[in-house]
Amino acid sequence: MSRSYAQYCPLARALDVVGDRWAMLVVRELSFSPKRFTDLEQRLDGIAPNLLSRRLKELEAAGVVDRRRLDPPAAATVYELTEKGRGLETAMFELAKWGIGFLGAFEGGEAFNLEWLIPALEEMADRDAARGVWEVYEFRIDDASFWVRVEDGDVTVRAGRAAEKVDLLVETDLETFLGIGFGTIVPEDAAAGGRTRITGDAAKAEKALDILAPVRRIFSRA
Amino acid sequence: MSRSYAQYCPLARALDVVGDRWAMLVVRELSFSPKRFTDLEQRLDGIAPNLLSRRLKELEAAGVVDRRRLDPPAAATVYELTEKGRGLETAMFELAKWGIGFLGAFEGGEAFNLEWLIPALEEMADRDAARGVWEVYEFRIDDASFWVRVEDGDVTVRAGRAAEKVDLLVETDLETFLGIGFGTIVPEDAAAGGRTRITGDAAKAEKALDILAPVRRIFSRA
DNA sequence: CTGCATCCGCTTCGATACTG
DNA sequence: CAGTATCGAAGCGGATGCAG
Repeated sequence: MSRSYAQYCPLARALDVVGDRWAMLVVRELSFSPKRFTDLEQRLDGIAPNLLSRRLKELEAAGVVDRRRLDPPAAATVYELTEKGRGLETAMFELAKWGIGFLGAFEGGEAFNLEWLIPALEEMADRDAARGVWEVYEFRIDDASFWVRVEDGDVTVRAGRAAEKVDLLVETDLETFLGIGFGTIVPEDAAAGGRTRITGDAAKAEKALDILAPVRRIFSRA
Repeated sequence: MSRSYAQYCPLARALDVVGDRWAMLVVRELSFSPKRFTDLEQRLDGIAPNLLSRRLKELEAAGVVDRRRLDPPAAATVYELTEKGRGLETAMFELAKWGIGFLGAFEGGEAFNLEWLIPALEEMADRDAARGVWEVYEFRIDDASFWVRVEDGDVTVRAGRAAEKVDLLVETDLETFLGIGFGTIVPEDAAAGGRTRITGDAAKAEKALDILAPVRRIFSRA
């Protein structure tokens, strides 16, 4: 473990646990789904393997992360969040919302994962456009997926598959999805080009696009 | 600035700004009130002055902290949070709530400030005891103060003086306050010993004690 | 192939001393 | 009071190697 702040303070204690470099980003990754060592190494570009190893041990010792060995056929070790680790999600969410203000335009050259933008999707959704709408959307982009619950002006966005029945399912690849986000691809073209499959009502798809549209602001380069 | 994670992710961006050692604790201190360099140095026991200097510059550059020079009579520089900095409070609050689980019993030997426990006071307050109660309490302990708003089962605790009219004002010193928290001092004795001044109804004081009592759990050494 | 351990150069941190 | 200067220690990043 790294040097403690030695303060009898809840915030300092939290930072003793997840305040070290990379620690909270490890938790972020595991908050989307359990992962293997090499998965983490790949998604946390630039982390040294020994450091990742150390962080996982520290987080395990603190009861935040659990190490689970899979059965022989899939001989692998996966790391996943414990209940305590999942308790950190609210705080990470708030921190991420605050971080939106520092995002700036996406210029490339930085690592990127769709799941990382989920707090931004939720924070920036157009609540007015969502008024009177009660629906659940699911998006599948390459391997990743997220879903959106719209409840009359209230919008929730979460990683993973929707547990409930979805009214609209959008399947596409990352390039197309970002293209729509950037505004360089018109949704109709994406659908026509066969790179996007929409299961559900076209009107619903348009409404979904309206609700999520403000996210484009963070991509804008003008 | 320190090394960036180089990820297009709101959380990583937030950590680029306040993820370095001591950075968030500097913000925590300023969230209670504006402070001078030496005040911060003292309350962040163990921080090196050059590091504090760096952090303040970085936070100022990021627009989180503002440096303000006071007029000649009080020749001093004070640091305070900007609007953006104050926006971090929610996230810090959530992080602190999560950190309560790692607090453990207070054994001494660690730095301590009453204000640090405010998230714990709020989180652990007895909502059932607060049902049907609509009141505002203010506590003044040595130089520090905090206030509690009880609204029929809803309890809010904040640092500083209450803006509204208070129904109960408790003034005491830290030793006595902690003694009551530890359970080593009975409130009646504290009042009788003249070390505590209570302005307001005795019945209200007792109710306040009931509502805030669960905090004792984190002090308990048994 | 996964999950690390080791080594090494570099960056950041921490403690003390010192100055406008 | 509000920092800057200095320097040793610790932590980090990148490359490589290796065992299960």
